[in-house]
Amino acid sequence: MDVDTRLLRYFAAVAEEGSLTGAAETLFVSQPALTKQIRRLEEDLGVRLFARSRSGMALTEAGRELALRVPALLDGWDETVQATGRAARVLRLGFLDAGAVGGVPEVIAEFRRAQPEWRVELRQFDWSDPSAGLARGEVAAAVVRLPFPGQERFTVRELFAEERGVLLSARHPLVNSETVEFWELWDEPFVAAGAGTGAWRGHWLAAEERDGHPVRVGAVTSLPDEWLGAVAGGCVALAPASAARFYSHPDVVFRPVRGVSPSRVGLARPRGRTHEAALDQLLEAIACRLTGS
Amino acid sequence: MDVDTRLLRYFAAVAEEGSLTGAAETLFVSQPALTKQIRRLEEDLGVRLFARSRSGMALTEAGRELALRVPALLDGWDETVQATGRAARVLRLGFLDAGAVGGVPEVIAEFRRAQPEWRVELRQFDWSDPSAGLARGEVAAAVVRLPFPGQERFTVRELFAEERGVLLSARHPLVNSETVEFWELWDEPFVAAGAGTGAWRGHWLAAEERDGHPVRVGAVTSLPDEWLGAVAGGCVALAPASAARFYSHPDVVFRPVRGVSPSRVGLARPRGRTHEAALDQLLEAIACRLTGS
DNA sequence: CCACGTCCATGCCACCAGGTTATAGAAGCA
DNA sequence: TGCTTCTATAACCTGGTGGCATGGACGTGG
Repeated sequence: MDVDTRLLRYFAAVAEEGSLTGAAETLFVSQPALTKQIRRLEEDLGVRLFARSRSGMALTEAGRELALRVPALLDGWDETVQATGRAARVLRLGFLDAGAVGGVPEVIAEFRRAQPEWRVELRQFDWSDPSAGLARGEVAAAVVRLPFPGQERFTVRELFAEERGVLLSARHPLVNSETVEFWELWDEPFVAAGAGTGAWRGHWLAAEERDGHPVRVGAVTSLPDEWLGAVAGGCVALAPASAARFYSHPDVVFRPVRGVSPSRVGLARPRGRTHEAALDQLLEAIACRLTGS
Repeated sequence: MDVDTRLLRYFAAVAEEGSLTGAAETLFVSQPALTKQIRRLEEDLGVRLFARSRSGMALTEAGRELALRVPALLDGWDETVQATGRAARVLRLGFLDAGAVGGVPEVIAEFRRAQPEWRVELRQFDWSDPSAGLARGEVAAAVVRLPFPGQERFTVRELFAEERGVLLSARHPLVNSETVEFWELWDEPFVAAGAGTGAWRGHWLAAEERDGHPVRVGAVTSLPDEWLGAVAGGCVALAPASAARFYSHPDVVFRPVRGVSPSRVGLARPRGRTHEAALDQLLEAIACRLTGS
């Protein structure tokens, strides 16, 4: 019997979440799509995996058996993807925002001169996956913003921290302040990441620094341009200081904010995997550069 | 990154075969379809897996790495499918032709009375897969015709052997003989299984009992009805004696043949897998019944 | 030297799997 | 009773996947 690993990830999400609706949200697909897929998986296997009820989906015994084994299968596949990349002398790195990887391209250029047989690919991921491709085994390592959900599955080396500020529409009244107090923003409509990103979304809404004041979400985006667009459209968004340098937009201005924690940038890689000397070397060089800056 | 296990099987076939054309044949897909799929796999991985040449496809280093790991992944999935079935108290058995499984349905009925919590499914496979679903992990055990390709990967218990004869069109001149000598059939157009079945196909063309006389293939089929249809249409086909009882067709007659080996029927299961007492019991009962008959 | 065979690649078309939105149905809860 | 929160169903759209026919590269044999 054949399956798509995507279907296994769907299953794992539903099993963990205990509900189609919830899992659909974290997976960024519609609930009917999940309903259909899970049903198809059951049909293909010829086995009932969930007991449906008004309150959600509970695993059957067969479902538990499957849930027990799926993570290892997915890990095995992800590991295989990485190994294949290594064999082809390809190092893939993920990142989320240009600010975090500032000097990395230069480091890569240098590395390429030292190790010409290796090819380095730097790939940007959108904010639907705060692990920048690590979670799905798409990259060997990633420059990430800490903390991110699922972080405990990886080895993370913190590189530096930078102050966070706010991006405002140029027509926003607070533009006139040199520095903004965070409480001044509490009632503003914020740009948020997708709901699937859990605590990461919360961190960028500074949910913990609001003294319990509720969050107003004005837009949900997952790409830089959408993000800036939403700000130009009147929303506000917390952003690392580097965003001011890397993302410029005629109608958007950056202001430092007092009262929010800084953003920490780290280098993450799967834990306990085969070590590749070239990757170690590249990561070391990146760490040196970014820590220094 | 996500893949369909089907795609991995495709890759494995091409890697082993060393050519798209050859692999396409054994997989029963067109060569362009394979070309496209392999290329897509390479694109998804961002890595070249094969070096193309006029003489075929040679694995690159990355390809070898992948080829090294894929079998374990596929086995892992197949094993998971089986485990899930066991957890749901389902026993799936495969078979190819009604003749080989003669009394099995009764055995199953009996088993169901003894073990009412288990569900037994008896599934027929077509001749594109002589392992009756074992090769793709679709069944926990299968009643097969020996020998079959890939047999060494399974534990096989031989149950009985039956004489082989020939199916002829009712209008065929040899119908008048009580018994046919095999050499009389050497120049007849035979019905064959797909080319992907290798030695199994050869066995049913009795390639080794022809004294080097070439085979004439008149039709390629993979299902009983097509098979009988081809015979009615003027081809001939070797068939086990039981076929005379189980497959009747107004324009087709069965005649014993002298000079071909008998067909051996066996019970096969994956080797070295977790043992399930209920499955052992069922297989034991089937073995008793079929050996006795 | 040319004709042929044998590879893989490409273009075009048909079909279905997989996604989306809208909506229905069932069941707790205020 | 009405609201909320689940899952299931329906209708529709798109893109992936496969099939056929064909092209192009290259070695081989007459």
